[in-house]
This record gives sequence, structure tokens and C-alpha cells, in this order.
Amino acid sequence: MDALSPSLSQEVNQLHADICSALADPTRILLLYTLSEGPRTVNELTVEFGAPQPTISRHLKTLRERGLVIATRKGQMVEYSLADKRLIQALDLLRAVLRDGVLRRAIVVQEVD
Amino acid sequence: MDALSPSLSQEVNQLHADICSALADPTRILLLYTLSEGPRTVNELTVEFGAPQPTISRHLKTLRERGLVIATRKGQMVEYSLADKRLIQALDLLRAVLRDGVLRRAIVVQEVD
DNA sequence: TCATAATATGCGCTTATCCGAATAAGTTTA
DNA sequence: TAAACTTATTCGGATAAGCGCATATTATGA
Repeated sequence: MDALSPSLSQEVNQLHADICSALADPTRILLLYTLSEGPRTVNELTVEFGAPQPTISRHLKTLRERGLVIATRKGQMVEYSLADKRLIQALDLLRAVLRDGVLRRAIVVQEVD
Repeated sequence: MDALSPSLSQEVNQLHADICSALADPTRILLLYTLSEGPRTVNELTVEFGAPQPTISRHLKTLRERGLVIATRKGQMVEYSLADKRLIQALDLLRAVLRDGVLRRAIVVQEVD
């Protein structure tokens, strides 16, 4: 247990980073925000995003593998839902950080009267 | 402005994802947690992490470019500090999500009385 | 200015990620 | 079982991220 502690926390840190890398894509962020409004089937998401179905499925797989979304079979379709509402809280915090700091430097904001 | 709106929000989403991808590395997560305790010079971080100095510098650059940390020259050294405490709140939320959901599936937890 | 200390960057390499296109796999109804 | 529908996976090529190593930059002090 003495020897396990460091490698365990290393492993936890890696999993922590893995969650972040699941968030590191604009489409996946939008998927999470969409699912925060309620469960959706793959087809509904495909239509809503106007993206190829394999693309949506692959993004959902990334999120599912890391436990951020939950897949439930409903007949021949699969319904996806958000695994934890705190994901949205975290994303909102990061967006606030963006607004208050990074945004100003990255985009030329045109001040209108 | 009608035509700019979608591309602007796309750009914001990309920046949002960029912040997340800055978090998508165990070393950078530890750097942020360390800086949340107070500012550190590159050398202090290098010693504390036991990692090569160029590695630390490159990670800090990644964080700095995205506005997550702030660099201040102090004589011949550069002091880094956390740009926004909400980053830690967000990381803590994600770690809580990890604890409550993913961890159980990823690591064999040995239940000891 | 020269030497030294602290930090940053460039280069070559390996590894990971993303996308499109095609295809496979599971489910329902006939 | 066959056909239709929904979802998942695989492959190949392009792009980006990571690391170790060497070196460049900036600042201090003699």
C-alpha cells in the first residue's frame, strides 16, 4: 500500500487527464451540452448536428469509454444521456475563464457604441 | 453580424476545446494544482517535479498560450502563477466525476475492512 | 564585455487523434 | 431467414502532440 500509493495517484491523474481530453473537441463539448437538455438517440444527434453518423458514433464512444455519457438500448436505437451534471458545471466554469481572460486576446472584439 | 454569429460561436467552441486540451495531460494538471498553492519559478517546478527543465517549460508554454497561467519576470527567473482559480474548481469537479463514476470501473478497488 | 545562471525554443522522432468512406453488427418486422 | 433500419467498427491518410536532446535567448554580476 505504501508502494501503491504513488502509482495509484499517477493512475488517477492519468484518468483525470483522460476526462479532460474527452472534452478537448468542439463537437464533443456540444454533444455534452445537448445531452444536458435530455437524452437523445444517435439518429437525433446526427440530424441535429448535420454530421455523418459514424462521426457522431465515434465521438459518443470516446465519451462513453471515459464514463461521461451512458448508452441505453431502446429497441433498435441507442439512447445516450449525460452521466453526471457536474460535467456541465465544469464546462461552464471553463467557458467563464475563457470569457474573462483568453477571449479578449484571441478574438478582435469590435467595440460598438 | 448575422453571418458572423455562427462562426463566432464556432470559434468560441474551439477555444473552449483548446482550454480542455491544455488540461488533457497529467503533468499540466499537477502544474495547475501546484500553482494554485502559490506562484513558482520554472526552476522550483523543475525541482519539485523531478522533470527535465525543457519539459516543464514547454508545458508551461501550453498553459500560458491558452491563458491558464501568467508569467512574470523576476530578475533572471520567470515566476508562473494561476490565471484563474475557477480552473481548480473545474478540475475538482472533473475529479469528483471521476471518483463517482469512472474510477470504479478502471481500477480494481480492494475493499479492506 | 565575458561568464554564468535561468528560461525558452528548434529539431527529429515516435505516438496519438481526427476524418471520410466503406463495412460490419444488432434489432425489428414480415 | 430476409429485408430494412439503427448504430458501431475498421482502415488509411493527414494532422497534431509528446519527448529527449541540443542550443538559443535573456538577465545578472564581475
